[in-house]
Amino acid sequence: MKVTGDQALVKKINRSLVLHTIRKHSSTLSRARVSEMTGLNKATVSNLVAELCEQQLVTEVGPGKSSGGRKPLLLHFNAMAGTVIGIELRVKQLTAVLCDLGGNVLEERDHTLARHDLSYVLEAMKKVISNLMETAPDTPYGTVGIGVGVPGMVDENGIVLFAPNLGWEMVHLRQLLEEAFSVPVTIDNEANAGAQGELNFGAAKDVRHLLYISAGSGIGSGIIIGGELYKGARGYAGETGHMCIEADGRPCTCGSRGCWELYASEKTYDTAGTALPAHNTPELVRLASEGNEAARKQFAQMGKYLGIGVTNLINSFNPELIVIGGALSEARDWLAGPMQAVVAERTLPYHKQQLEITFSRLGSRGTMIGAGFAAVMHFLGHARVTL
Amino acid sequence: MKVTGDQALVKKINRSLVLHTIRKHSSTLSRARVSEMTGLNKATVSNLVAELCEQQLVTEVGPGKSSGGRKPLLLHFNAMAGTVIGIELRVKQLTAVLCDLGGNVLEERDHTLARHDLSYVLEAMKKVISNLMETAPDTPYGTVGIGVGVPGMVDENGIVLFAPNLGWEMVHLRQLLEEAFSVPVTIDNEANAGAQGELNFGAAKDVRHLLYISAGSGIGSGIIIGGELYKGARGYAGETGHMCIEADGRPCTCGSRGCWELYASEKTYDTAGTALPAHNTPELVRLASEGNEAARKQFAQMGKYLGIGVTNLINSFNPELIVIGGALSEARDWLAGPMQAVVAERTLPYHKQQLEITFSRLGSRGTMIGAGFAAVMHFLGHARVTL
DNA sequence: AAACTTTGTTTAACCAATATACAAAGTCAA
DNA sequence: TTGACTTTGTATATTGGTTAAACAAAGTTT
Repeated sequence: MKVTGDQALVKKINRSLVLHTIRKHSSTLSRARVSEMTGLNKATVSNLVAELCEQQLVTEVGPGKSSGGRKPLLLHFNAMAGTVIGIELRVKQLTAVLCDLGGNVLEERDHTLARHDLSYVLEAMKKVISNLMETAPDTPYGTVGIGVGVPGMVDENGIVLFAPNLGWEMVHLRQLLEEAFSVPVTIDNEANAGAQGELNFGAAKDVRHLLYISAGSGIGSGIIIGGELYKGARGYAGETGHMCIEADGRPCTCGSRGCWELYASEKTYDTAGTALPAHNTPELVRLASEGNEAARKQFAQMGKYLGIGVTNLINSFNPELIVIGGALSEARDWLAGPMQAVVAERTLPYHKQQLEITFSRLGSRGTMIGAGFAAVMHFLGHARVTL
Repeated sequence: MKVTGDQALVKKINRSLVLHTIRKHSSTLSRARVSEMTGLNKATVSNLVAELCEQQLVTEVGPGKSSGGRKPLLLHFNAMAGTVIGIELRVKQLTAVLCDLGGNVLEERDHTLARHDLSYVLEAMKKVISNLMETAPDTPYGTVGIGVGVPGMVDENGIVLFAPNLGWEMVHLRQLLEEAFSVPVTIDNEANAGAQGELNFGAAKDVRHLLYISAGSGIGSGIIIGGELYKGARGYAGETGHMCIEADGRPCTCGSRGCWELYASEKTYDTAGTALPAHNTPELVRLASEGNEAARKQFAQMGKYLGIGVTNLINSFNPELIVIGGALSEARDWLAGPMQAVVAERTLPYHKQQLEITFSRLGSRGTMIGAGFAAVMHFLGHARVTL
């Protein structure tokens, strides 16, 4: 969004800078350190901190260690100033958490979805949200936002443009939820939310260039550049599940053929037939750990194709770190080997030297937590400048 | 007297806003209209315009039509305040233009490259640049920048990380040219430059979501989202030529297999053998237009694979417009049909309704002009805020 | 010719950041 | 214990850019 510059904007930018600096290093920084880190004048920091204290977003937590002078007063990000709700919408399941502003999970809910038409899903969401809101502890700001991660493309207005696995098209989800709860709502692609989660609270803390692959009933990916979710690509970029990896492969519901997610997601179970002893990931993981050869073979095959797609993305984005998340991350023990082998074989040495591949640390909660975090960021504000 | 840091920022943002508003609507806007369009106060606009006039970047061009009051004084973006040089580096050729700040081509040069080792190419570039600088007309600012489009990955510091077709790795191109000419240099991926060119001066004016495919000796793509270049991990995104479209296809120099550009770029000529009557695009285009079946068949095949890759990108980015540029765009008559057929067959109806595919309007000059435009933007400055 | 419109400038006020000085609260060495 | 030194955090005056409002300039309309 283009904005004109005035003092209010300057203040927004600096407030944001100070607040997020304190948030990221809660209880370890003094005003003086914040001034050094941000480059802002000490007086400016003092003023902004005073304001943030009044707003109860920051508190003074007590003196720190002196290094030969007056003891610093350490500043604490008051995560309990408010709560947010983070929701992950999956094809057959709705999961939700109540978090504080620091991403700590306070409550968790789980709801099986029998159908996925809009009215049914919306009712289920409303029920879960109401329930979580009621259980929310008493905080200065109360529940300040709702974040939702959706398996599909989302535009900047919170409209679900297209979610093939749900059969949704042009759903004004943000508007619907905001009308119901009178609280700001952020809608994100499920993979983008997961990437945010891992970046801020999980396996990818402080990574600059991250590629997050969400492999579950489909495949999506969230791209972090320079430590931030690439916003312009909201909803569009990262829809990599329909990357074609076999020119004349199987037809896909997307209209194309040979899409990645036909070979490396849970969709493979549909075409695997009776040779496969189970058709869902948790069961297959159990079988594989018991030594079942068919299950292991299935995962090995999926790992190979996962690696092929990951290689494409490495060659395109050259990230520092790749995190594999989503339901399939539970099969890491059987996927990792074959995947890494393919990646090692197919990428240039140039890429390999600085690349690491890991699995999600937040596990199945990553998307919810990331979605909630988007709501936190919306509440706290996040102004910044590009020159 | 002293300019405090952050008020300077506000000014930078607003100056940029005013300047680019005038640039994009040169000779049609008055101060009052600019004030309306930007949301800035009339006084602010007046001050900034006065400053821009002093800097000779803007001039008053005369009165416009009155609508019942004082006549507006129309403002003109002074494209002749300076010149830039835009260069496209291809595998066997170096092309360059001298442009004014409005992207108008003043001079054009062409240089065949016998080899492509760095020292040889650098000498050639220096010769061409010197020559163009000498012919540059006398302008207030002179030649204010050099922009280069390179067939490879470029990082934010103007370092060519990797250009397989040139055999370059970690070339500090920006530094080398800045040292030689003492003028700011911008280095861009060739496809990104082309996308910028078409977006600002060509077939994609004012398009918000654009996908530019540069098909020549390889394939690259430039992605514009929300009217801005999606740089991905700083120059990496868009390296789509190595998107795998055949999981077990031919091995590629990139380390992977079945890469898109093995099937849809001029690289196909290498493996086509003697059945193909020629092994370069201009010759094949000539033959095809004379009715040569082998040439037409070759293009049809390439068109099909081009369509497969384009479909992947459509499903990922959902652009409004796709522009095919690069050397292969000269074969549009034989590529377009087969490509469109594949796209029509493989994309969802949802995408098709708002999608258009065209070929480059700037033709072979797109990349140069786009590269030059990057230098213009660097000179003019482009500060903005995201909230 | 008087009333109205639109354009562009002038003026005074505002406000956030800054440099600087200063107060507060500590350490350290003799 | 004292005095010199450090570091933290606050108070004050200054600065520069935006803004609202009044005003001047230059039209059109009736």
